[in-house]
Amino acid sequence: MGTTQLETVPEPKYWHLKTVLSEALDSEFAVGEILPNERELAARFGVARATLRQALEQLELEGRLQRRRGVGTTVAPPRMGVPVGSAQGAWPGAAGDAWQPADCAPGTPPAGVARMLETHPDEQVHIVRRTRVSQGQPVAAELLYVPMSSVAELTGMDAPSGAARARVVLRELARHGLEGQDRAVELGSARADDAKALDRLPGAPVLVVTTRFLAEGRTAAVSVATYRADTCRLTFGDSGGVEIHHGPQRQA
Amino acid sequence: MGTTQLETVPEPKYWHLKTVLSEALDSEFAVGEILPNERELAARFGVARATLRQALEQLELEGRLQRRRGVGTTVAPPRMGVPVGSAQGAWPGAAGDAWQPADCAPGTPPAGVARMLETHPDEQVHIVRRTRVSQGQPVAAELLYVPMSSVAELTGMDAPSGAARARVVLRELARHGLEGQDRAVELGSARADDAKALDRLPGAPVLVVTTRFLAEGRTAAVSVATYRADTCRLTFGDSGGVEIHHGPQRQA
DNA sequence: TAGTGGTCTAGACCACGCC
DNA sequence: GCGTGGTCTAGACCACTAT
Repeated sequence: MGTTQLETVPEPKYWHLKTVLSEALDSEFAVGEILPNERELAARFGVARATLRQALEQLELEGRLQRRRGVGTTVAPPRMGVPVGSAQGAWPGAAGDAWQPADCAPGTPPAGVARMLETHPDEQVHIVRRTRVSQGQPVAAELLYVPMSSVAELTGMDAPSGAARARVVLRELARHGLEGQDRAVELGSARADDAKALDRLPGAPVLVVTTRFLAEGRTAAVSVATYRADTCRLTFGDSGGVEIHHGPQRQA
Repeated sequence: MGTTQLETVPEPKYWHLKTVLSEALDSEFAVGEILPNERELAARFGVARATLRQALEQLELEGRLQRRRGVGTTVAPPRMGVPVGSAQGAWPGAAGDAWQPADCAPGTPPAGVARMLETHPDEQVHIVRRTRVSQGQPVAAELLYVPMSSVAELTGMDAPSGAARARVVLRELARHGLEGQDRAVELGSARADDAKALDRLPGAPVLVVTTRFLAEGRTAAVSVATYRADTCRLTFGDSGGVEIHHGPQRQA
């Protein structure tokens, strides 16, 4: 009868490791502090490096750690709140928005975007690239798809290049009355170009915010913004800009 | 010279694999179809199983695949749009909301939630557990934290248990006037209990939606809802419930 | 150049769902 | 039981950063 209930559910090693590391981060490390390297940590816990990495990956996914090749693993600060829904009823590029136009060129949007814009799949649209910086760090990269018909006043002649052209497109777009906008948030992984803009490796987890701008009864533009999922908490303030700022709500 | 620019940026194998698989999914497989098992796929592509798995993991993260232990890997349907912001100004549990109360018990909230509620860190609150089902599939699990002071009319006497108790708490909560709500969305990983409710393994990626309900000038309740990140696209309709429904907006 | 995290291999065993 | 995906190992080499 000596058998008291033992380990009916053997917890995976990496899961237990994650818990132990998480508690150590809370009690023994300061934000920005650098952890021992992976080989030493693995040896210290008596596991293979791959197993340790599985735990570190999850902690990075949860925004607790930041890993940089050639540098090391550091303790991440709490995620920053990034306002996404605050500028209700404002066009992209309106005064005081958080985005910085980077470029603009014609191109064909992905199939899903073309469907929302109700353009032909291979019809060219303006593609405006913008980036968003918060607290000195790039947090998001955006592609804004504007059908030629939404900025019909733009002829091919008065077209500068780069950021200047982007600003012109945004200015023309804002001449319409904005009737509303729909948003969707989903998980994705960074494409190569996004990853570069966000200072991450390709495939890094991102929150993809798709916004549809409605004007004159149709979709006047579509924005696809990819936010760094490790450092950002997207905030949607429906109650007049009251601030939420706090630590993590969830523990392992 | 003969040296045309070759491979200045050697792409990782798993990244290339992901691209190849992604294209194959688009052209050669139907939704729900089952893929060859991992050992065979790895052999077919001439890589180690771990490398193949790295590609599959990313595709699952992007909602393209669904893997189930003991069963196999299947092609996932497009993510379903899950309305999150539609019921503006409605209390949880209001008529027609998508949630099903499961349980209710007193307990102490995590530190971050206590801070939002402005309760003492070890002060007990009502914790209502609810789940959300969409298209026959569980998509979210929620913990709703309601301070005792928000439902002061509830004495310890008239307290049933389980779902009935949950409904009573929600009903009492709704007696206040709702003044507004703040929301935040961030990436997390499923705790063991959430994973069970969502029919996933612990650590699965989830979208954590934190909602703060404001009434009488203070935070009357806080909801922490974890949505399956692989199957859900959270939609925030600001323009009167116009539907977005479409395929993926992003390609690899 | 030294040290870091990122990629990759070729195995092994385990937990789970189904038959 | 059998086949599946999930976990784990002990190595190797590569890409990047800082010195």
